[in-house]
Order: sequence, then structure tokens, then C-alpha cells
Amino acid sequence: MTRTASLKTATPAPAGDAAQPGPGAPKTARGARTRARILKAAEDTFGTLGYHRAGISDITRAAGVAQGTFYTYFAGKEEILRELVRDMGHQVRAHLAAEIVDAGDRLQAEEKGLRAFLQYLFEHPSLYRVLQEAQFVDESIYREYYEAFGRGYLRMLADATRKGEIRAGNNEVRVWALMGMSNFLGLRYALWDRDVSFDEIVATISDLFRNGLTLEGPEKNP
Amino acid sequence: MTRTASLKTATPAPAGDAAQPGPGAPKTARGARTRARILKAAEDTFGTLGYHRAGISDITRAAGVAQGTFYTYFAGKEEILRELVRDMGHQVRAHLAAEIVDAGDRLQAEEKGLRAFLQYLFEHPSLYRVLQEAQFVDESIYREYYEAFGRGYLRMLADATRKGEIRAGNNEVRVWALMGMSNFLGLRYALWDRDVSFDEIVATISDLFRNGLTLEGPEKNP
DNA sequence: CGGAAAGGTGAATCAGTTGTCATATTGTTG
DNA sequence: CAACAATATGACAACTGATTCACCTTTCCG
Repeated sequence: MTRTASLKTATPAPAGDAAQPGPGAPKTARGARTRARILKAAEDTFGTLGYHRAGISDITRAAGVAQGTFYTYFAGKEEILRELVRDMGHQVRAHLAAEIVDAGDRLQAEEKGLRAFLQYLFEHPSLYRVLQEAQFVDESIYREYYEAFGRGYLRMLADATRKGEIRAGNNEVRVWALMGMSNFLGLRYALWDRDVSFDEIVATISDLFRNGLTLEGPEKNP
Repeated sequence: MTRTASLKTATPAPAGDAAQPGPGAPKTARGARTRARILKAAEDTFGTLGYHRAGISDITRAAGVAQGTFYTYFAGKEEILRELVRDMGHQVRAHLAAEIVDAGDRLQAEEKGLRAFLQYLFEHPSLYRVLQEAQFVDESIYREYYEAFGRGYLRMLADATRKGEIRAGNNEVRVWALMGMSNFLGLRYALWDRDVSFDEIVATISDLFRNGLTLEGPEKNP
């Protein structure tokens, strides 16, 4: 209602932002709101229709703005996808990080992390679709997502190795294996069919981490 | 979409013209050859350009036929994709099955299978792209691919459990975890960057199967 | 051999998109 | 409040690319 002096500077750090902010970053609270509405609408629309089937008109309709308004904030369909992936990636990582801070050791962190990921995917199904489709629109955003994710993961595994919580081994490779597992388990059991409880899944994977797949015994083969 | 068109030509309705064989299966050696050329061209074109960027004209140009010829054998772009996924899926499974027949036990089969998969993906990079894109064109083909793959995998794990080669556990869940691992490892280390040898990858995963991730010891924590 | 069926052609059609622009509305500021 | 800047509008020009169709060419077989 009243003009607050700080309203104008509400947008975070406009100066020297690395990523191109598109045609024009909003300079008003109203503009920022509209831009956010469009971004959210794009998430929903891409999530249900898919990137290619979704038209700009679908997005603007969902956002409740005219088609032209879209181009006030985004250069085109590809750019909004990039923005979206960056945004969503940030959110998942933040969410998962928060969920595992209080884990006692690495095994527990893996359990909590997997469960949280499955739950998150179930609650945000758009994430999967937007991300996977982005892979073929602009591979670099996709790689960026998983490499960022992987960097954090690797740091944690390295810590755990140092603490003696996990066996020494090639943690880079492990990270990709683990991300792949989560991804497929999420697709199958969180998005397609919830016919197996998350607890059961977590227990199965936890057992794999604790005991491997083969029977006990230090030497199985010469 | 193409429903209305065929009514005009009073071809006395071939019984059960549901959707399977396309407009017309080739009835001549020449036709079969042309159809195969188009299918191969589609694989290459989808593999490099991607499903959406690839036009029918790109496919027919690569195959060395006119645009119209395409529709002699395929109902449209989606159908040829379906055909392709089915075809490619069949090939990978056959290839992998052949590579692991002579494995002594399950662990060895996993090692051979993973290595063969990485190698196959490296030599047939189109597989990954075609398959992943198919997911968003017609999810059912994609599911069909992994479910077929998973059924075979599950059978082998069940066998191994029976033989006492692997610990008892939820093999369905394991199958999806294992497929996810291979998938991501393949994407990262066979398609993106071959900066880690396949041997190293296989060794790392083999170690995971043999010993798990955590240090030895039946009970780690209460 | 001859003609019918199968195979092949490619320009034309047609549906659906994106991105633009002249114009209208809203908010800010001196 | 008047002038100005930022936002918002929506019709539409320009383009893309899938599919059709009327008409040739090749192959098959009695």
C-alpha cells in the first residue's frame, strides 16, 4: 500500500549476474510477481504436457497473462527451460541437504537421502520430466545439474571415507552409480507405481550398502 | 489424428487393422530392403539430431528415398520410433545375454554384463538417445523396454538366490537399482567422457556387490 | 509378353507454432 | 497531477514440418 523504499531493491543482487537474465529483469514488484507466475506455470505445463507439446500459449494461459508478456521476461522457450532446471536443481539439493544434516553416519545419510528423494519426487513429479527433457534441448544444463549434484555427493563420500565410515574406493564412480540408482528407483516406485513402500526400498538398498549382493565371506573367489 | 483419411479409399478393410503392422508390410524383397533402409536411417537421424529436431525429410534423405515412400511403411514419426525402440531393445538384450552365458556365477555375470553394456553403448550411442526420448513420446514403449529388460534380470537374480550365490532380498527393487546404475554409468563414462576405464568402473561396482559400501562387520550401529 | 500389384515420387496442402508490434494500462516520481 | 517508464495485451505475419495424393516405374507371375 505505502511505498516502501526497499521494495524496489527487493530483487536479489541485480548487479553483475553471471547468467543472462533474459530480455529484461523485472524492475518492479509487480513485474517480479508476473515473472514468477510464468515460471511456475511453465513448470506445471512442461511437467504435464512435456516440453515439446507445450506451447508458449499453454504457459501464458496457465499463468493468466497474454502471450506477449512472456517475451518481456524470457527470450524464448529454451531459455525458460534453462531457468527452470537451474531453479529446480537448486531446490532439490537444498531440500535433500536439509534432510540429511542430522544423519549420524554415511549409511544413515544414504537412507535418509534416498527416502527424501523418493518423497520429493513423488510430491514434485515435474522435476523428473523437466530435467530429463532438458537433456535433449540443451545437454549442458542437464550435465550441470548432475555434476553439481555429484560434486556435493562426492564431498560427502570423501568425508565418510576419511572418517572410516565407508570402504576406500573410487568415489567418483560410486557417485554416478548411486545417482543412477536413485533416479531409476524414483521413476519406477515414486512416479510410475507406488506398489512398494519407500521403507522397503530404502531397506533393500541399505542392505546392499551394508552387505553387498553376494553372500558373506572376505574371499569368494581366488 | 490420421483417422479420417483412410475412409476415402474404399479398400475393403483388412480385418483387424488395429495398429501393429503399419500401413503395409513389405511384400517384396525390394520393399523389405527399403523399409530396412528407412529404419536404419531413422536410427541414425534420431540418434544425432534427436527425435524432435529430426524431420521426416531428414530420414528419407538419409535413406535415399522420397518423402512419400516413408508412409508406405510407417504410419508416421511416432510409429517408426516405436518400431525402433522395440528393435533396438531386442538387440541389446540378445547381445548382453550372449555375453554372460559363460559366466560362472552371478557376480561374474554382473561384471561381464556391465562391461558389455558399457561397450555396447559406446558403440551404439543412438540407443541411449532414442530410448530416452521415446519416454516422452510414448511412455508405454519406454516402460515396455525396461520391464522386458527387468523381467529377464529378475529371473537371473532369482536363480542366483536359489543357488545361494546372492543374499536373499527384494530382487525386484534390486533390479531397478541395478538398471539405474548401469544407465547412469553408461551415460557418464561411455557417452560423455571416457576418462575412466571400463575395467575400473566394473571393479568399483564389483567391489560394491562383494562388500557393500560400509566397512566390514555385521553390526555397525544399534 | 502383358498387365496388375507393389513400390516410389515430390510438390502441394495444411495445421500448428513462435515471436513481433502497435497499442493500452498501470505504477512511479518530481 | 502530469509526464514518464515499466508492464501487459492479443491479433497476426512468417515459418516449420508432417502428411497427402495423383501419377510414374519396377517387379512379379501366369
